[in-house]
Amino acid sequence: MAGQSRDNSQYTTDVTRKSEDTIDFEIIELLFFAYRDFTGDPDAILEKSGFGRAHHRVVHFVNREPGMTVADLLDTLKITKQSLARVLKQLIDSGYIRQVTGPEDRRQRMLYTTKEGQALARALAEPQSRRIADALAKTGPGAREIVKRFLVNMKNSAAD
Amino acid sequence: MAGQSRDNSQYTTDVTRKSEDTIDFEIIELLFFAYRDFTGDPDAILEKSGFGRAHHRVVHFVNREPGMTVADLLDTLKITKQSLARVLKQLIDSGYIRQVTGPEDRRQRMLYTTKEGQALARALAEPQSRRIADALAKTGPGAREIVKRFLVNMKNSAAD
DNA sequence: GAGGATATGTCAGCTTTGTTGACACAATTC
DNA sequence: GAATTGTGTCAACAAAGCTGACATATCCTC
Repeated sequence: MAGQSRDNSQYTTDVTRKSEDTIDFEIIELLFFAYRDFTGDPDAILEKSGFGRAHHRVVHFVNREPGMTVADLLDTLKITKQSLARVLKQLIDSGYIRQVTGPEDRRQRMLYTTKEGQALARALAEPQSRRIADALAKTGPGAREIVKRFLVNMKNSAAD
Repeated sequence: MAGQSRDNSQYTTDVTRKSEDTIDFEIIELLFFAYRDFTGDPDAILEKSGFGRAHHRVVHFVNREPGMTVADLLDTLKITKQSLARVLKQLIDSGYIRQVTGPEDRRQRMLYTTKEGQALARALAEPQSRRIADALAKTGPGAREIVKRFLVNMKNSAAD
């Protein structure tokens, strides 16, 4: 499988011909390692709280968009309401998130982080943010804008 | 909790002072969305094979480094051997991966993808590679090198 | 050659976090 | 008044991680 000694000397920079043979295993792999270690950062804090990564995501998004409804959160996380209910209930019972009946539509539950929830969200984000800042600094000036655009282009545009 | 009307007007653009107040929520979030949709790509293929993401990772890495041992794979994936055993056994029984007794150390099992395993690895990587290529193209020239360096800097350097 | 260390496999049970299906209830809308 | 919508909840199940314990074969050391 390694005998590709054709006359294509430096084809690696040619991205236009993305045939069957040119699969970007390198970036695929780097994404795996980067994300694995990135999500590993908050684990120590989560263990102390007795929470998992599912709780992390909920606290993060509610903190980022205060007043979002349960339906909003389900749409963001792309999980079922039964999955969400489990972790959300624990976070409410533990005093990290509170619910407010929707002012217009009283069926809705607007979600807010408490002071403790904000502190938790910040504590969890801190090592991740530091890792990102360090990586961007090492990568060079202008890296943030490029990386940001790349990540935006990587996610699905439509159903968000 | 929201009454922070001090005299700090425009501190948001100042990135040099990475104090408690400047957390990069934006990139954190983008990483989540990008990775979520990136890993969602192979799901359709995996479902047809009856495999999950754990199988995907195993096939990918064995395909990338033929002849790697079980210990190598455990170190790469950072999971326990009991977790690996489950999916590895299924992949061997299904004929996607085969084991060869180590030529020097006969306790070792060198892992190789079969022809079917290679085809599976390629099929799973293809949509992910396409997504990456599209995202890089949209981001602009030179993006690949910057993104690659960023990802390398994001992962833990030591224990790899 | 005996004994300890190493590489791998396996059994059993548990946890987290996702899933489907079904149903309840209040509030809104038609 | 009837249908729809937003949310909560019960029950069962699946994927994929974990710990602990133990077996076997092989290698390495004294």
